Amino acid sequence: MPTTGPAPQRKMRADARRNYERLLAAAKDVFAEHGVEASLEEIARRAGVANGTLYSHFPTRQALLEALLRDRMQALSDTARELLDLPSADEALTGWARAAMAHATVYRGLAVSLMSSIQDETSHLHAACQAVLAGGQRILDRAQASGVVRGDVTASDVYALVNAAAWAGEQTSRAQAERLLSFGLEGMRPPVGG
Amino acid sequence: MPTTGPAPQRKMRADARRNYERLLAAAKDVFAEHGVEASLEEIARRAGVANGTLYSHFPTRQALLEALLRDRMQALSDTARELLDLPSADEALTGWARAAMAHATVYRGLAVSLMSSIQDETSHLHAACQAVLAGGQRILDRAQASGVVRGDVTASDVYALVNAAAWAGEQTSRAQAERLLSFGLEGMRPPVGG
DNA sequence: ACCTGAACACCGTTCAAGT
DNA sequence: ACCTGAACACCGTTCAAGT
Repeated sequence: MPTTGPAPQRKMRADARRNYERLLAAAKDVFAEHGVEASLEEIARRAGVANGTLYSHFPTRQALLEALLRDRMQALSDTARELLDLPSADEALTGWARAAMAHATVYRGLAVSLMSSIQDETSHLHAACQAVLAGGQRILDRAQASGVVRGDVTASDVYALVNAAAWAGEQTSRAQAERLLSFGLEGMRPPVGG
Repeated sequence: MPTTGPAPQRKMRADARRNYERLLAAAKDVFAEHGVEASLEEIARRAGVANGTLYSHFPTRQALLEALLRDRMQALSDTARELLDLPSADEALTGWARAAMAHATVYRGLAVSLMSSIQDETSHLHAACQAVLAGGQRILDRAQASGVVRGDVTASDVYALVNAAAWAGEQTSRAQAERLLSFGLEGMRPPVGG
């Protein structure tokens, strides 16, 4: 059960807590600049903290990423719930897909982590990714019940599509990502005008 | 014009030629084991050659990759030509897409290189990728002329789809890659049953 | 309880010196 | 003309020693 203590823990020593926050802030900047494969040493450096301190707070790059994305991924789950209230199941699905793709685009290289973490149960990002997938599942269920998506489409398909499109966008352009997403979603519709 | 001398050059010294071949053979093995981001040092080591010798033959990882993939990418261009002879423009397109996806799956991490090299004119893989894209363009032209693909779809769309699906497959499964490819191609068809 | 920083093992890349 | 291998600058990760 790989868990980084949820957020700045209550019973943390003052200096520890300060270092924790500094590391998160530095990671945010460095990931934004160089993508999620950026140097951990640089993050520690920029946080003004020793090498090993980073590791003691975040045993793994994924753990750091998880802490950094926690709120955002929670928000994505909330978004899924809200979209279920839309009158159109179709718009709910495309809205969710766009939101999930936007999330996968926050840092360069993030799509890889999100895609591999859903498979890897030992990843510190696994639980958060599963929550996202569960949100997508509910959206998809409704879309299928409404007949706007083929019955053989799975939530994993949608998850994979969203991340693959985000990945393609990293290599080319945001527009290309959106086009790929559109083609994929379109291809998930039932055969005839139904 | 970044070009690695085409294949084992005629006027190469005997020892140079031997090292060139050994490096290629080693790279093939190491890339197959660890993906295209594998250690270049290990390739040199396995080839029984000094560090700098690798760099003198292949100034860049992409140059090494290009030499390694040259025949395969040529074959892919040939395949495009052959597929144009199929009676069905539709089958030609799906056949080409599958062949291109299979190619992008030869080594782990290859899809990234193929996708970024089409954009980056300084990449040693750029020309080969452009040739592949040109093949896809001809296949696509015919599909659009036959009305089996929407007119606003571009060869870049198909290229991106193929590589994105291959990438997704690397992270999950071959089956997932094929499903994504199918959805994407399906989504490129004209709106109604036409 | 937490932090530090050295230590280790590994990279990519360059380049003077050799043959 | 080509090869060698040391040199440099950079990593991730661990862990004894400190406070």
